[in-house]
Amino acid sequence: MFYGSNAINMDPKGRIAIPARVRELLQEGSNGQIVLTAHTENRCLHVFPENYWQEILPDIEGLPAFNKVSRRAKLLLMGYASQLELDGTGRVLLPPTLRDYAGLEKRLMLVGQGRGLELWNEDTFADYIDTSVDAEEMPEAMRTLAL
Amino acid sequence: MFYGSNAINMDPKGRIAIPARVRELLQEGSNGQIVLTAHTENRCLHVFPENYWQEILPDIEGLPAFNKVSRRAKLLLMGYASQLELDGTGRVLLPPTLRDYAGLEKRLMLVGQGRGLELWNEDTFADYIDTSVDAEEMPEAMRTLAL
DNA sequence: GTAAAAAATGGCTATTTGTGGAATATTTTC
DNA sequence: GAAAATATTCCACAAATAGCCATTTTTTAC
Repeated sequence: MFYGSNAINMDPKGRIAIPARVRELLQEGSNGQIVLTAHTENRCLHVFPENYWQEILPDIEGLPAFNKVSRRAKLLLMGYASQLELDGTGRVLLPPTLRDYAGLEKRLMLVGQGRGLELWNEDTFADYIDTSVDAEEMPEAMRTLAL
Repeated sequence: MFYGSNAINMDPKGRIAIPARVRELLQEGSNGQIVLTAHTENRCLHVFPENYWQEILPDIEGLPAFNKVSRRAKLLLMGYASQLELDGTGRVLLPPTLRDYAGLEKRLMLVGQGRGLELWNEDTFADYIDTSVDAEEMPEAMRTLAL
């Protein structure tokens, strides 16, 4: 399980070094094979171990094609999905289209989210957590969550 | 299976170079024979390997002729379908009618969608994914989806 | 505090990929 | 039927990419 966050830098070629602790988890779970794709709700990226991606892929492929909301989600999730492998030094090259989608620049945040992680541009992340959201839209599962 | 996206350029003659990775998949699946046609939901194009097109063709032909929605879909899907072949350097010439339908200009996005791909004008694609959609219309399959 | 190991960063080189142009073939018009 | 315009195929060059190696910085253990 992935928890916690790391500030990481993207080099001029678009490569990022995965922090050693995260790298170990990725190696044991899926031999260093990871899948990055667009996040549908924010301009950031999902980072999944390959085997977890295979688990959720059928659900994504099964989304209705003629509903506007789910068509957009499917287009993003499948359309941006890129299977990548850590190189010899534990880095991954981020495909240009994913960099553009998430507006990634030099300074990034890698945030653990249980089965996967999220990769954010640092400024985008800071802005997002500052934004207050409307309490009306809170789903029941969250309304009853006690921390 | 086709996943991931590529930004590609159309040259002044209306040709596009298929990215090497996609090209390989098309070669092995259908000897570089592809079918392009209009997409019914957005102003973009479907790109299918020829053998997959043959699979779905009976379903398209079988669409009811006296229902407005399906008649329109059949007209577009069959009416715009063009069988094309990759040239020696992995390029295809896009027929003018298809270029017009999808509003293709110089900068395009080729987006993997599992069995096939979608070809978009870059700006059209950017506008589409930016469009906020009404949460009311979200299908149940998506409402319960946890990534 | 020092040394050793691990990790992050930057750079180099070989190979592949994309782009433009040239030559050939085909079609259309006069 | 001939010439011109259009379309298609092929080839070569330039640019981008990917993999690997070296150096510097940080961390950890003794």
